[in-house]
Amino acid sequence: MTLKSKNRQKEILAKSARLFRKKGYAATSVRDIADAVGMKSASLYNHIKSKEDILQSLLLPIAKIYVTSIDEVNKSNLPAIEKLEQIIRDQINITIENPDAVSLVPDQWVFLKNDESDDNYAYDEYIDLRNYYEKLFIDIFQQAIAEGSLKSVHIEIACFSILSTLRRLYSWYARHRTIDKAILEKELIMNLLGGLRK
Amino acid sequence: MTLKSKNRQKEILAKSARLFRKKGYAATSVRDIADAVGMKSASLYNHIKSKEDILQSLLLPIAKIYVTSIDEVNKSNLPAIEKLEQIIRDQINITIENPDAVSLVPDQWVFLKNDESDDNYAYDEYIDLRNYYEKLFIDIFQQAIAEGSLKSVHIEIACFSILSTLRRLYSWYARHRTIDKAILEKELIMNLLGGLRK
DNA sequence: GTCTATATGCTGATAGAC
DNA sequence: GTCTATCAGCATATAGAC
Repeated sequence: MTLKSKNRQKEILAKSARLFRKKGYAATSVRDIADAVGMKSASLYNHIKSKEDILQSLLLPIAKIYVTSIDEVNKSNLPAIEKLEQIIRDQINITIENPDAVSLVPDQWVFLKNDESDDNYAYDEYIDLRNYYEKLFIDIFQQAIAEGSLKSVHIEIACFSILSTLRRLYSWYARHRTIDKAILEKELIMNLLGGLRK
Repeated sequence: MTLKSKNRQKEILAKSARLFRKKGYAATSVRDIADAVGMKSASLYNHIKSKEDILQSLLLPIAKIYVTSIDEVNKSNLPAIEKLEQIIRDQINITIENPDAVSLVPDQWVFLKNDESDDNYAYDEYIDLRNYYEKLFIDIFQQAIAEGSLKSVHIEIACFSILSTLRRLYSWYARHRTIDKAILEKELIMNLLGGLRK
């Protein structure tokens, strides 16, 4: 694979992500993507296998970035409460660096599912990654309670609350791109964890 | 209009909302809706004007419910901090009572937009309602800071954080329908406001 | 109010020339 | 690696019989 074709593929993925973000996967046609890249839709198929292939190539890498990130934090020797703070900072950074791909995470994964019993395991792989992340997040949260840093709150509500804000951050950030990252980190850590500290 | 046809329309709206929630507006076909209701797609058009008409009939009423609710809270003589607590309780109740319609609020409004300069103002009306709600929410939030109940935090980040969690509550609630509402209210108020109190 | 039949256009994807 | 031409299927919506 030449450097040029790699760049072309990257461009197709980037343009697709932006279109999927704006209208959703289902409402974005292969012709829309081809227009954005500047070629005919038939030519796209020299670079991609299918429309769903594009979605996989966006969702699986970003899910792996999340998992790698939380794994690394978890391996550290930090107290659990500081792990949670670092996870929030990491999610902010992932969002700032990949806003279009991140925007697909909350809802577009449903379109990875093809009809019955395809040989396509992208859906299952994505769900596994998401569940792994959430489980680890909850584990660390529980540990922070056990260590006495957090009140013994309703864990599932608290984790939902934190994660739903972080998953939507791409949307707020798009309208406030000039904000200082350190301020964003400080404010979100206060918003999301402040009410739960002992 | 007979009682029967009114019920039929309600059923079409309810079934549509559930389908739109599951796959999104764009990926749901008129045939899908007709199947769910138990008729042919052509027959649906005796009850609805168009597919987009259904979306309007779901989104505009729920947006008006939100606005009516926050207006009423705002008219009260409560301190601003208690207004915020009541707004959170109201949003929880609206979500519990209309989970399918509420699920469309974050992302599906984009499909109210037809091509250029249609005589369709549903999109503008929806955006106006949403902006009105957000502006009022921010006003009350600022007032709570002015009254000394909340720290002088970054207002836009804090309001985004609170609202993004409440807008996604339908999703968490679907998996935890047995939770006691009073607990949900207490925990969410703590999660969302706790870190900001003076 | 429901149906069958149909109109018209767009969908994802492929074949084959250059 | 891009194009034109094309396919089969599905989209929303309408016409008109019953």
